[in-house]
Amino acid sequence: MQPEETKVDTEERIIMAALVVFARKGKDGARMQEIANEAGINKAMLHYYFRSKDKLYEAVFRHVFTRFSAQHATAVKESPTFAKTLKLFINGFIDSIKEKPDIVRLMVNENLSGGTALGNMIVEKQHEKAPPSILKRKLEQAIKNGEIRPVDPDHTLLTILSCCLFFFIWAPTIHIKIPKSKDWDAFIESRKEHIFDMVYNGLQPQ
Amino acid sequence: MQPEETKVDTEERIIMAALVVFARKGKDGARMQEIANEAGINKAMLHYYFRSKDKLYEAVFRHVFTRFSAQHATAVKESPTFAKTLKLFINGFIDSIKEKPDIVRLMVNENLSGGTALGNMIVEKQHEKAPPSILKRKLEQAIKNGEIRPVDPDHTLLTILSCCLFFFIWAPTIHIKIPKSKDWDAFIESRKEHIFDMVYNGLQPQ
DNA sequence: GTCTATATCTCGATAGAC
DNA sequence: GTCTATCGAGATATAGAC
Repeated sequence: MQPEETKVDTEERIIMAALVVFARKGKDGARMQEIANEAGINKAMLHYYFRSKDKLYEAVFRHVFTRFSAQHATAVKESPTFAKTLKLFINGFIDSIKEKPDIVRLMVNENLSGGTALGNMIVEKQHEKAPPSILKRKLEQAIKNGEIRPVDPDHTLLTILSCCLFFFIWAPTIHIKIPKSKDWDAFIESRKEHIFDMVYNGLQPQ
Repeated sequence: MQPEETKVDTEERIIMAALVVFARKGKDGARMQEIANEAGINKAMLHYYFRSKDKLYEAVFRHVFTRFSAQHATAVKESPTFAKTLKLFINGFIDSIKEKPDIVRLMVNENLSGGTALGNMIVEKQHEKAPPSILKRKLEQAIKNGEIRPVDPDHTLLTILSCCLFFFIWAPTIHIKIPKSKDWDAFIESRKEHIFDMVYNGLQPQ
């Protein structure tokens, strides 16, 4: 095997393993040994590839933002009607979270610890082409068209994001309180429909 | 000063300080030294009052559940119409979170690390008289009355909780993305209104 | 690039003076 | 009850053989 490929593969494996652990325990709570185990490699390798724990954490963040914000973007396509756009956004957004829920958990940890260092990255990377920005523009447009009633776009977008993200964050409690969520895939599908139903209906003129 | 009063006061001070740090860093990420600093006391005192870090964490959880779930409960009163009940729930719920947002953050950390030990407490303490349970019953009632359209009560309750809780969890990011949220109190008030508006309208027959 | 062994440091916890 | 000093486990990080 070529050294180049090996390096890329190992780096990727480490970052993915680190994402899992950082997401569960936070930056300070995470243990390098645990990350090494998760990656199926030696603890010393972590320091060989990423000098320190801090650098590794930063690398994970950078990777998450560049790689997955692009993947996100493809999930949301422009559509003729607002209803269609909304449905595509909700489905695409939830699907991409479902695939890598640890990304949300990482972001939550960062928000909880008030991470200002990487807060800057949020500003940099969540640009005009990001799905939330697209949806916000579509919202403003639909209000002008009279397609939906006049609402605050910021609050509305925040409401939609809340509905799509919160149940991933709160999952263990939900499993206890809502028995039918034990079938997680089915629950997610029903959740998609509920969110669209509630939001779209909530945006209709009275 | 009497030893008894001192003891109670110090215990309370420690628990409140521990809540802040545990909420920000999680159980594993929190440092006893940081908690001691926050409480304005010595590190050794923590072990004098609560044998170990584990016991302290457990004490914080127990305290939060007993003290604040009661306070929560008073916020939600029974009301004649569903609209009134919904508005009281949203306002009361958000107000009680606003007063101690660290409680939500603590719960989030527990959910992220998949805390099963204290997950049991959630089941124990969030009983029939808890505000969410009350609202769920009201929802089912209002559907039967034809006051609102038929929706899944579990999903609807989850949607409402998402809207009321998520913006506290995501606050640092929101401060960046939504400039007007810099005036946090005003933002919270506008959020209350938006949530009621969206949810209530979303529940109306088409 | 990968491993073992080890240095260095930090944290939770305790001992003991006051 | 409150403090200082310190122990011992466990963490990050490095050295050096292969």
